Amino acid sequence: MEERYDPKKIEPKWQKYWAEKGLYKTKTAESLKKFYCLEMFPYPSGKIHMGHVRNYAIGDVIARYKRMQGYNVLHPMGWDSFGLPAENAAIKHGVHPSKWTYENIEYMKGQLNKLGLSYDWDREVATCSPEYYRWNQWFFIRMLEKGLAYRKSSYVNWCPSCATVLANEQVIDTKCWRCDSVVVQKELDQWFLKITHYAEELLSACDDLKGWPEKVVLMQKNWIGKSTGVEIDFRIDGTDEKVRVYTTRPDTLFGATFVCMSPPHPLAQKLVADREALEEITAQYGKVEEKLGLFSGHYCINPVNNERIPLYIANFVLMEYGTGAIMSVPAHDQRDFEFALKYNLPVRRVIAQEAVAEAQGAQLSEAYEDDGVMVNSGDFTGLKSPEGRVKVVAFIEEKGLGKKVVNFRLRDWGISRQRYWGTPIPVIYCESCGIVAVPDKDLPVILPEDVKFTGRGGSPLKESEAFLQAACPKCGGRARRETDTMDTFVDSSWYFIAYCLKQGKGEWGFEISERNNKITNPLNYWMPVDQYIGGVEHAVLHLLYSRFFTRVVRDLGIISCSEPFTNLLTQGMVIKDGAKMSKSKGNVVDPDYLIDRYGSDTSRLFSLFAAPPERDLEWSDKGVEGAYRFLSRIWNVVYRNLNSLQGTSYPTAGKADIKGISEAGRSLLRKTHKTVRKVTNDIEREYHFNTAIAALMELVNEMTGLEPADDLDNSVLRFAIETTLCLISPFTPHIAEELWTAMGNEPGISGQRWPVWDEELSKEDEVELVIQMNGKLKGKLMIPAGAADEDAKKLALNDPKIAEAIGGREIKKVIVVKGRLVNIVLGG
RNA sequence: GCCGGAGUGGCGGAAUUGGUAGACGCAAGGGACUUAAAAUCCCUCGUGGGCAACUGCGUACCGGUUCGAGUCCGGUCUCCGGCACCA
Repeated sequence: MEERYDPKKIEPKWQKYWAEKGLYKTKTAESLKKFYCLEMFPYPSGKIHMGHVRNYAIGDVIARYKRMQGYNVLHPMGWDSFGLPAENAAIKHGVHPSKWTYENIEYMKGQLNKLGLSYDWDREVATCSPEYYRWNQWFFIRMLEKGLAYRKSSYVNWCPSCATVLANEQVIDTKCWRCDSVVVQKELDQWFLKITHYAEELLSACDDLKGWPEKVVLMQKNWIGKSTGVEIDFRIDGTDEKVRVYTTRPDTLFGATFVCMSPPHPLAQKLVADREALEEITAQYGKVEEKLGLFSGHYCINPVNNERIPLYIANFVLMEYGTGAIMSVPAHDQRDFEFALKYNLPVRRVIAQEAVAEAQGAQLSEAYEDDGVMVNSGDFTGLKSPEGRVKVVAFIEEKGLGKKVVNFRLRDWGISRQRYWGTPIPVIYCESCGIVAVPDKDLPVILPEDVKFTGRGGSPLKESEAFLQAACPKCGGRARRETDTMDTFVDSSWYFIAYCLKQGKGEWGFEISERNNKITNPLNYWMPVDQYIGGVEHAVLHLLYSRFFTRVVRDLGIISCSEPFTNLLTQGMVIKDGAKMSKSKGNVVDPDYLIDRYGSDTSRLFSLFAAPPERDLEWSDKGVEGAYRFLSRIWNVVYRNLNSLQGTSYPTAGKADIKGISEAGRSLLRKTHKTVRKVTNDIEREYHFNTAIAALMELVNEMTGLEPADDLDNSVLRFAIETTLCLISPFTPHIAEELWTAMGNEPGISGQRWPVWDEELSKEDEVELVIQMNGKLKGKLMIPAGAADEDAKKLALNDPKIAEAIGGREIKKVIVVKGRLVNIVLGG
């Protein structure tokens, strides 16, 4: 054994040993209780960053801990390897996206291995490989068959810089999530996945996500955004047309003083004579800065009071939500209020604030949006809002003017991207047959290699004649291939399912014909993921899509669970100098440098120690040195005692041996059992590794101070050290393995059983009793553990200092907290 | 604007059920070893007063409940995150 701790000498050695022994390969024994531990797979951008180190360190501790507890653990890793940066690199440097991507994967895989992460690499998938994306295409065709994938023309978010469509979720504050360009609205033919088919289920199942952070569940709920309201038809005076509006406030119907319609609304085209003005307002559609309206030249009839009110085309009314038209009640909706003010439209109050004497006719300075009592509302006057809503809806339905409906904020998922480096959408356009799906036997539709990346115009796939030309699978006639590729979020929506199927180099995949097959179906053994770990930035996007996809896969009969992730841990960001690490801020810490300088054990230990996993972690170079010092102290205590520890062993069966043990030895033995309890509980309690590590530091501090007096002390010390090594091995596996073998044990500490504590041996003989007077600390006293409350009280009252402090005052009450505290309540 | 979350030493953070506030680590100061430095080890370390024993104050702020509040309740301020014409 070397005198000094030198991670460079031991870490590569053990990484090689683990790989050769195949220690982290998943067993197929399905009689064992399983644990599926998953970290979000990275985009292979070139190098891992500290966020990855933290994410994967957390996952690795959990995987190793669960293995030591006897679980059959699936702990896979792969690559989210389609996406824009590869294509941008191709444009900029002339490297093919494939080459760039696979080289990055190669390098990053090496980095992950240098961290000592216990992955089963036989399960590795790369989403850009045809063996993976063929199943994207397969799922797409299944969804097409079921009507869950469809094509429609619509206004989409368009990033002019990336020259592609963005999903709503990828638009952050009106800007592109990737490049920060301002997103514009553009009308395009797009493929959509019908996530709204599952809107109700995705929402109601949120309440079952008990193992998710409440914050994330709430964000999902808000994103889905269910609202109940009513659709009402407004006849357009002098025509046969009617406009259908959606409102959640039927109780304000009598206050509707105009109707607004979205510019792309089909009726707008029909009704507005001034094409130029209509085009102008259409160009302003979706602009948040200003509300703009165009009088259509027509009037609507309010069905409850037959009032004739103007119909406007308004740029703030969304076509994609509700019916694309609204009734405007300026008195009770702030947006309508602003619009009315601008275009000088009447404001009529129909809801009065309850329990407040209304100043009749008083000018409103803003809309009153709360519930209240209906006024100026015909037969409904006097009803409270909630009751009024029910009654108005009943009236509307009875007269056949409309119906009660549920709306969701959630839209269908537009997946078309005008890009090369993604999954080709497996569809062919035939001149005579129309849209035809590529038959399963022709999958995968492979990306052509021979394309040029100019960065100009649309997708490079449009330039590849060999790709574009295709025979129609139905009639054999001339046809053209779809050139759009899929949003990369499709790839990551089911990769956790792929891991369950893939084993080594062989074939893997899905077949509906094999559904409900054998109990040994690996999907139903491994799914759902027991613990998922990743950044909170995916709280809506990726997690919602994955929940959707899992349900699609379920409804195909391939899998039986509905929710993919039982427990979710959203880890905080790694920050430095108060800001997220980024190249532009120049505050990045390079994991390669860190591993080279301090070793991966130290890197892992610090990321786990400096903060609990769900919180942001403030990076500290000095803190890293502290972690390194701690590992050195463990090394030193083994090195110093190596000779005297040889041949000793702690008689685990014979508890009675504590008789005759030295005071220091007994104390260390007690501390060891307490530490096992603390570390185990801290891991179980929301993975609070920081306090678990603090407890291990305390234990090491105590054993460093022990001078063994006899063989019994030596055997306790050996027990304490071996226990420490087992407890710390999930955090810092290399040093644990090295010291474990240095003490004469067979290699394979990660195969040891997780230590268990002995409650008896962890008990103190004496405990400290706190004495308070009127709730203020007045003294402390050592009393025998387990002393009765009466005795504790007596001891406290008889303490000379306390007796003196009480003086002659009256004791009103004495409160005793067993084994901890006595509070003497004094009068006067 | 709406919906969440958080405010504890010089710093990162502990305090698990209402019961000793500040575990553990970092930084700082002092000491030992050394020709010297690094490394290592030991001591001090919330703050005010006092030579000291001791004592006052202290978990963003104001108030409440309680024998007892960082923890529970009401209000205020600040910071962070999400959503934002969703009718």
